[in-house]
Amino acid sequence: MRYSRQREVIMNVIHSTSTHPTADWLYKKTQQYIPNISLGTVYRNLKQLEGDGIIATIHDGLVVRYDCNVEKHDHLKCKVCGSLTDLKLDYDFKSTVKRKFNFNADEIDLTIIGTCSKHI
Amino acid sequence: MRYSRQREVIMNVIHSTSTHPTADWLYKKTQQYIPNISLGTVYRNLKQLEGDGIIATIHDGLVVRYDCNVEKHDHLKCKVCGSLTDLKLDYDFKSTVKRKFNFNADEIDLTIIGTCSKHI
DNA sequence: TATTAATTAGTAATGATTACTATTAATTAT
DNA sequence: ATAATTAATAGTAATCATTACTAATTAATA
Repeated sequence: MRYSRQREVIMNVIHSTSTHPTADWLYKKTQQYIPNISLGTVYRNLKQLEGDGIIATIHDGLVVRYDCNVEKHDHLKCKVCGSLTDLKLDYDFKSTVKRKFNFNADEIDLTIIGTCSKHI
Repeated sequence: MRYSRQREVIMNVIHSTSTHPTADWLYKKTQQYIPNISLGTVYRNLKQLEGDGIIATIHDGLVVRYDCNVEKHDHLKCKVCGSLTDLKLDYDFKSTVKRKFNFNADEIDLTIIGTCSKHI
């Protein structure tokens, strides 16, 4: 992968937030630095960075969000403000599903939906 | 909600499978019974049935799947064949996130991704 | 049976994402 | 440093799932 200013800016923007932004949000934000950047460029770079394990994707309903935290973790999703917060829970279901279903688990996608502290 | 043959057929088709079909799959299947049924009718009815708690939706990547099993449960998703299998795991994260984040949990969306027994 | 309002088929519109293409620019060999 | 090579880009069109719209149909009801 060779250098491009577009990719560098996209990387900087992702690392500047912990809000798990969408491609469109990242597009608008990168436009502040490269006004004529193309939306396709944003998508292409995000896909490439994901493929190289530099960023991670989160499927939030029907939109994809991007996360510079590539360590395995879970999420809290607030119904009121839509915010997605990282958290790390402790569990081990892999042995259970291997035993009960002969299923080889690779990863676990866990999101807790509810109301965050701001709205209580 | 008043009777319609379209909705009855859609309901029958959903109950005829445990594969968590997509709207498009259900559309093609219902066409076998009502050839000129409209895709919009399928979507509208699915949404209505979901709103009434008669069926449930599952966000599988970027497509929505429909499930006639409305009881709370988890899923095993096979990377090889894409199959989605119901399972019921035992956990209680609600008290943990309430304590640590003051987050009021309503539901938990948990999918285990891996390889099902068919491909081992 | 006539009235009414929900439901429909068909089509257009939307929103997120991907594909395409000619041009630009980062690297590499000269 | 300069030319050659090819990845990356901007801009646009296409795709796919889903929703919105509208005139016609049909289930419930008075």
